[in-house]
Amino acid sequence: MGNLATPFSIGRTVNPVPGTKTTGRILVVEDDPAVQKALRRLFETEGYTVETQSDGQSAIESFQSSPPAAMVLDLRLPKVSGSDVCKEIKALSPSLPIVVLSAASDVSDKVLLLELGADDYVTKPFSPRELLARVRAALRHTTRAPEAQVVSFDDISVDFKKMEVKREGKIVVLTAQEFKTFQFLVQNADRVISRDELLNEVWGYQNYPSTRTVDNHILKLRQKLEKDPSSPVHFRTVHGMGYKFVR
Amino acid sequence: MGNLATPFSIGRTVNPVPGTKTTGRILVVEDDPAVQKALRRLFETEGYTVETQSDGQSAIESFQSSPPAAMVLDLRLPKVSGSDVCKEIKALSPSLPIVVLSAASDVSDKVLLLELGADDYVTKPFSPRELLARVRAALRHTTRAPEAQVVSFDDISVDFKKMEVKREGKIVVLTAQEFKTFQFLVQNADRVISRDELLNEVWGYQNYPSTRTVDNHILKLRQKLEKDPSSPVHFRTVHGMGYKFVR
DNA sequence: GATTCCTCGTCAAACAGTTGTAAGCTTCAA
DNA sequence: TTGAAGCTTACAACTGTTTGACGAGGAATC
Repeated sequence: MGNLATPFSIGRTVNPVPGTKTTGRILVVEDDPAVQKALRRLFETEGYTVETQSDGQSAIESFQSSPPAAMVLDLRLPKVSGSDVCKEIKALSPSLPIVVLSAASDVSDKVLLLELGADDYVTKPFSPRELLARVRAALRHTTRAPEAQVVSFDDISVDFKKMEVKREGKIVVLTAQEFKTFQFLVQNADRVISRDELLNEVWGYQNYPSTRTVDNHILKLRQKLEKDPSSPVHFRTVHGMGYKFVR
Repeated sequence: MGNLATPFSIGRTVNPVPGTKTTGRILVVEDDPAVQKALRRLFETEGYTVETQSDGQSAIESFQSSPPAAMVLDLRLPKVSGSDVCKEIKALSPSLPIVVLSAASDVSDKVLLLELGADDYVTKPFSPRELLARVRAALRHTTRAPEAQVVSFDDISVDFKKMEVKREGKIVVLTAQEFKTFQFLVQNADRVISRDELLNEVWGYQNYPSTRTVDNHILKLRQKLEKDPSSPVHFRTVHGMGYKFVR
C-alpha cells in the first residue's frame, strides 16, 4: 500500500522511489482544536500519517526531532507566529514543502508569502480538497528525483518513467510492488539491504507485512529477471543480513 | 486566477513534464528589496540563475547586454513603468518569455496584458509555486519544439487546436473533461500516470473529485476511441499505479 | 565431522486492494 | 424547466499481496 520514500530515515540518505503513492507524514500546525481534528481526518483518510502541533515552538521542535514529508501551517498561531515558523523551517530545510493556511486578510499584504518561503497557500475558508490537492502537488514536485530514467545492464534494461523492464529486448511484466522493490534495489545497488529496510522504504509505514513477503518478491524478481533463478547473480542473498543487488 | 493545471491556460498547453530541466538565467525586475530577495531565493533553489534589477531603465540595459532565458517583471516600478519595459523588450525580442507580477487592480482588464505582450501574469498575493509553474510553462513555450497540433495513430487523429478527434475519418465527440484527459495522456504518452497526478493536472485544484471519476473518464475514452473497449490497446491500466497511454 | 539451530526459498490458498462499470445524483447553463 | 456534463456511489470482477507451512541449506557449536 502506501509508501513514500521516507526522505528522512535516521542518518542516511535514501533514494526515494518515484512514482509511488504520495503518502508520508504530514506535520499539521494549527491551534484551533476543531480545525486540527478536521485536518487530521482529512489527511489520514488519504493515507497520510499526521502529526499535529498547536504552537510554533513545538512545531519547530517536532520538525527537528523528526522531519515530516510536508507541513501544513496556520499563520495565526500563539507564541511564535506562523510566519516565523515558516521562515525558520525553510531556512533549515528549504526543500520541505510547506503549505500555509491563512485568513484572506493575512495575505492581502503583497507578497508576504513569497518572503516566508512557503510553497503554496490556501486562504480560509478553504475547501478540504483544494488543500489536499495543493499538498499533493507540493509533495509530488519534491519527490520527483531527476534520477536516471533508464538503466541497463546485462541483457536487462529498465525505464523508470514508463515503468517498463525489458530482458533480451522483450518486455517483462512486473507488478507494482515488484517494480518498486526492483527500483529501490537498483538505486541502492551494491549495498546490503535488510528486509526491514526494504519494508520501510518500499512498503512504507502504512502496512508492514512479514519479512517473508520480501522473500517472495525477491523470488519473483529472480524468476523474472535472472538467467538462472536458482543461482542468482544480481539479486544476491547476504545470509543473516538481507539482500544485495549487483549489476 | 486561471487554473494552472488546465491544459488551456493562455491558449496553450501547460504540459508539466517531470524531469524537465530547470536551468537558465532569469531576469527579475522588482523594486522592493525584500521581494527581490525572496524571488531570487525561490528561483535559485530551483536551479535557475537569477539576475535582479530594481528599475526599468537598468532592466532594459541588462536585457540588451545579455538576454536572459526569461523575465519576471513587476508592473509597479519607479522611473520607467513596468508596462513600458514589457512593451519595449517584447518589441526587441518577441520570443522572450515575460511573466508579469501585478496587483489585482492593475490587470482588471486582461486586454492590457495582451497589449503589453506579456506571456503570463500572476496577481499579488501569489503562491510561489504558481509563479514558478508559470515561469516554467512560459519557458517551455520557447524552449521546446512546438508541439504537434495534430497527432495521429491507428485510425485516430486529434487536432488539439480545433479540439477535434476523428476516428476512421468521422468526428468523435468528446466532452471537455474527456478531451482534457485525453490530451494530457497523449502529451505524456508512454509514461505511467497516477490518478492523483491526473486529478492534479487535468482537474486542477478547484475541484478535486474522487479517483473513481478518473476511471469513469477513462472508461468513456475507451468506449469512444478503442476498437475493442474491453481489451484496450491505447488506454492501458497499470495495476496499482494508474494509467498509461500508448499510441 | 556431526549435531543443532537458524535462515532462506518455495508454493498455493486465503485475503486484501484495485479497477471496471452502470446507475443515480448534482450542477450549471440554456 | 430541461438537458447535458460530469461526479458519486455501489458492487462485481479481477489482480496482486500476504501468510504459513515445509524443506533445503548455512552457520555455529561441540
